[in-house]
Amino acid sequence: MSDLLERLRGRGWRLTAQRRVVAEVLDGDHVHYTADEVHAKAANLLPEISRATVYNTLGELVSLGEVLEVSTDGRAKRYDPNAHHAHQHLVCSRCGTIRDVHPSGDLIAGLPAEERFGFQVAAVEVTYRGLCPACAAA
Amino acid sequence: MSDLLERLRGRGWRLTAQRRVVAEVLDGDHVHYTADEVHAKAANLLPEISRATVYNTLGELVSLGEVLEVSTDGRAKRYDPNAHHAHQHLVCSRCGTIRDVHPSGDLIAGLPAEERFGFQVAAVEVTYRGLCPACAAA
DNA sequence: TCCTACATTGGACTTTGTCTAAGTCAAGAT
DNA sequence: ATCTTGACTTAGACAAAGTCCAATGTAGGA
Repeated sequence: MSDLLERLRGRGWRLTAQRRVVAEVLDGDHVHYTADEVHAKAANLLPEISRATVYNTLGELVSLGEVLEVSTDGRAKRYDPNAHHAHQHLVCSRCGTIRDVHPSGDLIAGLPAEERFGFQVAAVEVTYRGLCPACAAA
Repeated sequence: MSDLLERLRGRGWRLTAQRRVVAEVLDGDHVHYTADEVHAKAANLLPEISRATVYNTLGELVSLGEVLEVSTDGRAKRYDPNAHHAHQHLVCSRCGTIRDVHPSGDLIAGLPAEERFGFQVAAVEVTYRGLCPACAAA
């Protein structure tokens, strides 16, 4: 993701300190943060950054396809910077840890035409749930 | 679901007008309503019912396993009375409408052993996304 | 350097959901 | 049939997550 900022500038993005910091936070780790967590980490690097800007920037990254929005629990959405290869999520039912996984096969094809009710099916999200090794041992 | 109230009474539930009305709303249709929609429909039948009671009752139904809580969009949770048959969801990306669908094949088997990272995978949730016919036409 | 369209800010506002204290009532006990 | 009691309901305050807006600031081209 180190060339993310270059790609975005190529698409006409104005490169501001705030956007750079948000991109840096997303790039830094493989955990999926909530918007508030992104804001907190960004504020460590750039104290005056506002919540609105973080939300705006995340929204733009999502609509540009650079970042995925994941909502597994009906609470805060989480932002997943690993948008460039398709993957799904494996979530521990006890501790909530999320791992990226790669199922085999064409997942959309699993839905027969007569089960599509006229929808134009464009995407599929799969969440596997179970106990992670640490929680299973405890 | 017509014997739902009987089952619940067997489990020590006090049978109140409010709970009857909430169960009736859920039973009435195959759409998955948000808590607010359930409240609105319940209020048609019992005008004084409060939001807190609707939330309480839905929460109890969920923890008793009679109803499933579905959060597909990070906005309002929806409540799915069809808890007794395995099924997945087809969600309209624009309006949020949810339909129950039944994909073919064993969905858990789609995750290879080497992608399980030691988890005991117990369940899988699949959300297909696309435009519903109404939104596609608009 | 100057301009200006685009970006940022802070705070008010909305939506969704939770909590609490006080009042009400279903259903078993008498 | 009435009483009693603890579970249930209520209204409204509160909280968390997110959106919107008018005023202000600034990146990058001319």
